[in-house]
Amino acid sequence: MQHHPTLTIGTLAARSGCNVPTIRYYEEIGLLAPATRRAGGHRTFGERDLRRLTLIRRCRELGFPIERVRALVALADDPKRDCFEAREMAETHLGEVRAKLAALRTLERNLARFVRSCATECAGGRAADCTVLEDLAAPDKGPLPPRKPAARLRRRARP
Amino acid sequence: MQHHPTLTIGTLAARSGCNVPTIRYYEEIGLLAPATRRAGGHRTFGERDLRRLTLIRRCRELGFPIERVRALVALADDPKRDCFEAREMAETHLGEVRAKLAALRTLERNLARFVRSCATECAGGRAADCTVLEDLAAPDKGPLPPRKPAARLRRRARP
DNA sequence: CTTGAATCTCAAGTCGCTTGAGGTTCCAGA
DNA sequence: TCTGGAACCTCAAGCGACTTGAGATTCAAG
Repeated sequence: MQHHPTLTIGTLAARSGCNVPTIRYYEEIGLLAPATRRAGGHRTFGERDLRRLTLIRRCRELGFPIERVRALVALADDPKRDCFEAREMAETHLGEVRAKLAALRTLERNLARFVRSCATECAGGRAADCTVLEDLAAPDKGPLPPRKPAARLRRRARP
Repeated sequence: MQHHPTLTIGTLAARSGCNVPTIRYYEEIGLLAPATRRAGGHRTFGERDLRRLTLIRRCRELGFPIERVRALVALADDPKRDCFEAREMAETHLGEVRAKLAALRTLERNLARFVRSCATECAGGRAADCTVLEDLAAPDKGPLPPRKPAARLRRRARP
């Protein structure tokens, strides 16, 4: 079923679009099965490996974290499981990407505002007097924790 | 000039919005000056530290990498330098953010397409037959290297 | 004085690779 | 058949920006 393994790691890298050390790394973490070896120890690969690695690379380009790629690859390999699972994973991931996108858009707005302020409000003055930098340095005056600071609301988990 | 240092690291964390270990980390990498210590070895901080740390946190939230934050903080501290430098750094950074944003938007489109295809083209079939996954696994058939593969065009530097 | 929360230090783990050193194998051309 | 250099091998460390954990110490309230 599988062509016998004739590709060197370099050829596989060129055709899959991965780097050579990346392929070795994928093997190491078990995302690729251990390659067959030639007498001297060099790895050899077949078309099946090429397809699998290409799938991995594309998923990575879509931003799936390795563990999700692992699940996706396992899914594609298992004839008993169905395609809905892939869609679900992709949907989850899409949600995360959209969240990141929203955060980045907000970031862009704030940064653009920062640049504009720098240009209009204190253009060229001494940095120490820069009102923009000063504002950035001003502590939050939100609802401070009471005298004995509540120890556990210290965190601000970044998404 | 500086209030004497009365804040514990925990209080500073709560007020600056950083985690306690993060503060110690910032001290370690020299982003914050070494804190004064009490007899037992505990760190103490003053209002100046709070302002500085708040500035750092805000810059981090704006996505500036640490080294840029370091430059920004140094700038805000040095009365001899001017605000233009801050603006330039922010502009550079803004460009990078916009590039990321563009990449992420493309990603979102592709991912959404993936989800749609999964829903319409092979909804519920066996994952092994999923045309979407199959397409993802199909090797590029771009201009393959000639018979004797040109060894050095192996790389595809990801930006 | 006791208790328990907060702090201390140091080390290692995270993620997804990349880079480097130092050595071995392969194969095309002479 | 030999040889030179590209490609390959392994192992270890490095990157960014922290986080997490273990185990010891200190602080402040009761």
